[in-house]
Amino acid sequence: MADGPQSSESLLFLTDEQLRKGIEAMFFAYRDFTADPDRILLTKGYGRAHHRAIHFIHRAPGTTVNNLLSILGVTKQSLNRVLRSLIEDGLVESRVGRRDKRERHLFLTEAGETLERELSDAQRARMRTAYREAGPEAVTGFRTVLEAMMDPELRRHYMAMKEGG
Amino acid sequence: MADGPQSSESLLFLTDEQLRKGIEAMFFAYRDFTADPDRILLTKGYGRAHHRAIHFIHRAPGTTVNNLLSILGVTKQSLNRVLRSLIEDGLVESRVGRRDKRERHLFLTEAGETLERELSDAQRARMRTAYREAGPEAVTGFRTVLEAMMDPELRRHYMAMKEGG
DNA sequence: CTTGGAAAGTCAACAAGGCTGACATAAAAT
DNA sequence: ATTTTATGTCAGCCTTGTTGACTTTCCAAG
Repeated sequence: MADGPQSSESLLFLTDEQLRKGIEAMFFAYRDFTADPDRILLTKGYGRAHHRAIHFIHRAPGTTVNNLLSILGVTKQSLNRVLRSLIEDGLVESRVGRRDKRERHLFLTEAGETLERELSDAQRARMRTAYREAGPEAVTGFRTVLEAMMDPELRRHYMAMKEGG
Repeated sequence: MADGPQSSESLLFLTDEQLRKGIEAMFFAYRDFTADPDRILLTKGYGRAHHRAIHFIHRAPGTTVNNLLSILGVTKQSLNRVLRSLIEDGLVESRVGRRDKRERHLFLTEAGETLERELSDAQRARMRTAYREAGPEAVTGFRTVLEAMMDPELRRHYMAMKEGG
């Protein structure tokens, strides 16, 4: 390792103390980040798992079950339980694939889109306030660090959705 | 609302699209952020709840159960279950308070400190790599946004621990 | 000294949402 | 014709959160 005043100064942000602060900031921020949608979901009898399914179906309408599975990183049994209740309640529609009839393509119904909007409005409101408070440069840094924190292999799910859709 | 080229350009980071990217970045990054300790915990028969207890007892040795409760934001029944197994396994020591004998002061044993180090080494390694990749300015922005995202009321738990000790 | 209330622990019951394993069905691919 | 893939489903288990009820310990105010 190189040392001297210059490098030891520029690497101050890599001390264990700095890293610990980052770790705790992640814990507390994520807790509050999920709190607003959680409150809404509770009143509807849903949980965070339903929110995630709704979010990504909204983002990629017509996505298959398998695709959703690999984005969420859970088992099909886990996802199926959530998906079944959303379909029964008329928030999600499952259409048999035209080309490949084994596949089910997932869409939000009107009611599903309404709930999605309610949930994401709440989450965006918090994010917007934080972004406005922090400023554009901080936001760039925020995103940069989060992306660097992702597993390189799993990052593709994020990158695939990053450019919009 | 003010408009014109200047303000619409400087507020680009507040569009719904930008906010959505931030929301998804939080989801994916947090998932991977917790993955390393989760793997270690699995081999020891513990879960994320045990990690959180261990982390904050390490940070504030001698903390009371009530204090830990308010930091973690769970019920005493939930925490008690976790704490009991850690005490039984000899990772945590619970000492009756000297002044107030109702209070229990919590400490990590040698074995507890060893596991703590193993867990935090893994988590710091990922954080360190991300920080190094992103650079000091990005790290500042990262922390600024996370802090702005916390509930003002609950932020005190983070702030209290922020300065170390 | 008695009593009220705070701190802590415990028991029971429940729910969400992960997991594994086993099995069924339909359709595509070989 | 057989194998593989995509999906769904049943049963059961675990962790970790919840509420409610109850007890013990002990400080502090009356």
